[in-house]
Amino acid sequence: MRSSRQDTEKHREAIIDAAARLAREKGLDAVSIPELMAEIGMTHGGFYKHFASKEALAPVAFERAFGAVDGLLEASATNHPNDPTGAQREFLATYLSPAHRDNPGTGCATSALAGDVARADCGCVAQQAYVTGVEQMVSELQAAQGDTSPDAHQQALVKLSTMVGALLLSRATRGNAISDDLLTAALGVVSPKPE
Amino acid sequence: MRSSRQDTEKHREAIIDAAARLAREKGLDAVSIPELMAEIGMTHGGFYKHFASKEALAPVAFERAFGAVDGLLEASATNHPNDPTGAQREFLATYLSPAHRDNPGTGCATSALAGDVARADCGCVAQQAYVTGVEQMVSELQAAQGDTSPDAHQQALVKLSTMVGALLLSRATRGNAISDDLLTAALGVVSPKPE
DNA sequence: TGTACATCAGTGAACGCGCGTTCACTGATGTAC
DNA sequence: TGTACATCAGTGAACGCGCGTTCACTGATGTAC
Repeated sequence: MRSSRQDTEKHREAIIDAAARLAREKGLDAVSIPELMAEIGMTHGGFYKHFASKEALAPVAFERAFGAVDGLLEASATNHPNDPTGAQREFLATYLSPAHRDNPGTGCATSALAGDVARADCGCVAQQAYVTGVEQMVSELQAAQGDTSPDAHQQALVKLSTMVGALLLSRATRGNAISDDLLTAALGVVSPKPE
Repeated sequence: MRSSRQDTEKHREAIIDAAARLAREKGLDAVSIPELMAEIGMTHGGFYKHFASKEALAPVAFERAFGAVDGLLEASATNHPNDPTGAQREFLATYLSPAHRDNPGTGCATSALAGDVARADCGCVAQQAYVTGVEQMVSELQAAQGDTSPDAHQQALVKLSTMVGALLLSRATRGNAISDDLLTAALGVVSPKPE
């Protein structure tokens, strides 16, 4: 029954990946250990060979979940070499798309976990992981726009708020006309205009 | 043991009020029937004399929760008679305040419940109640700004997205410097400027 | 207005259930010689 | 390289617990006369 060291490490990574996805889809509280382990084809008992408790998993899974938006940013940059404005425009169009709305499990953690972390204990490790992720995203948005303006930081904060708010409201109103309208309206404001 | 008709109605209202508050604070899923009934000084069994199930309570509690933002709007209007711009400015300052951030239980339901409804089944009664509330809030924001512009609706959608995103992110990052910054930055953008 | 009776809001024990976690066990893996 | 043994990742039964919901019961309320 014992797994090799590399298999053990693969299993640990699979647990984190599944938790990062399910946390964004359903919320970590709504994911049971049996369900999580079944997701990777194992039984619940083995979980505790990797993590001391469900609580200890949360910050690790959250950190993993924040990798998704980095992937989006990198893909946009790759598709638009030497064209930061075009890259930013693509990133925002992807972020505020129906596809992103309908697939929270593989999408931005800042949006998907905001409601949960807003209710978490202030200062807990899960919140710390979240705050780090948000600060990184603000930095990336700030770097992506012209750094010239002195209030570039404030602009980045507002842009992130608009993106997160529009995506969350669009998810919450899914199936209604207003859901698409929220995405379109937000995209029109945050996306850089052609000159 | 039997209550009078008016007491029964008071109890029902108390259940809805408590549920509307606790749903915004902790999420309805995280509130148990025993906890909810204890909140109004009763035992859990009596709950089922008022509602068929916990699920049936959700849309009623959500509808009640949406009343809070109407209260905010009315208070601002009363404080600034014949001055819609001043009223709007006060409303936004209250909405994007640390006090609102720190008291979700008595605050805006659109923000407090967005994360939960985003994960709810599409088309369920709870979502229907939420969508109605969001549409009302958009109408009110649209009416509050100058109706002149043809894209007033889009502006209202973006304004709501920014408000909800900033408040949620501010709650999720509570205790960190960025939490206040998010509120301030958003207020600077959405609040009408003095000429 | 009084009286007799039916109604039913609220109580709290009990139900089946799934949760997070523990633990004795298994047997392949890793190590010491 | 082979062999003997220790290690430990994963299994699955079992634990105590709190959940949503049910139900027999209580006794004040509402109603019929």
